[in-house]
Amino acid sequence: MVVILKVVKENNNLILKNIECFNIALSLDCGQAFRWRNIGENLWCGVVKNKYLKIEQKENNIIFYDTTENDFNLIWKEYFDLERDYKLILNSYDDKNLVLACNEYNGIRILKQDEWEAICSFIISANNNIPRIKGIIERFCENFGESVGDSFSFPLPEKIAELEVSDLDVIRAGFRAKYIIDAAKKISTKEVDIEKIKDMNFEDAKQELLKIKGVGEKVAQCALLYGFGRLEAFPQDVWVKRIVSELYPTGLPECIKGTEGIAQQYLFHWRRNLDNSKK
DNA sequence: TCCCAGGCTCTCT
DNA sequence: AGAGAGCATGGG
Repeated sequence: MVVILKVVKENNNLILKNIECFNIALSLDCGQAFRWRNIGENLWCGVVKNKYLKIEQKENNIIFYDTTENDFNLIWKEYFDLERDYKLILNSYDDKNLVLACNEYNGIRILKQDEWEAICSFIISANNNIPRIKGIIERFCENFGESVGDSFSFPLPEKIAELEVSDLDVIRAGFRAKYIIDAAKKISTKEVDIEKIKDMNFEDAKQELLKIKGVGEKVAQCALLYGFGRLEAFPQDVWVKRIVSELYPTGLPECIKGTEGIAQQYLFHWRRNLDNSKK
């Protein structure tokens, strides 16, 4: 079930026409990725690997500025999970809470982030809040990444592995700094091999990630979902735990089997904003 | 001042 | 194997 994409060229830009179930603001700012910047109404910019992207949504059309067809096909199609039929998936959810969450926040997609960036980002997320996670990651990129456009790339593990823990003081990550270094070392030496993890079954892949200090059950699930595209991952943070205990004490609904991660993202966003709106 | 944040490690039963 | 303290930092 692959969605057929309609893409047209206009000057140096590519326009994705009539895409369903894709809201870039929700997708880029729902707590799964931490360094997309909102620079105008429905206009965002960010860096993935070494590619800078400015992207804008106008209703069901998405403008990829200064983007070649090659980059679109090789990078952005996968990153934004464009060929997956989200409409079909969301329509298959017959659980009433999930239907509410999916209607209210329709258009969230699971981004396929760089594996190392996802691991590192969610190590930083531990016992932390989203604004502060963004700040730490921003300082991490500014101080140790490469300049790309008017932004910075995510620092490579090989470079971070050379650092002392105290070198990371500047990013103010607190007790997580030593975990970032440990992750960089194990990944750059392939003691934890990202390429091999891609081919492992879910449980083995998770066990590999758990070898990294600062990676527990929740962080491993996040890395697998957002970095490795494993949609069966179901990370449970404090919010999702609340949802599970309040709404699904006897087990998750059968309809999300195989796409637990997508359901989780809608429920997370829904439940979180429910509490925020009370304040 | 205390509490909490997309948790994990370490220690003690 | 399960529970609980401690952890860096910053905002409310």
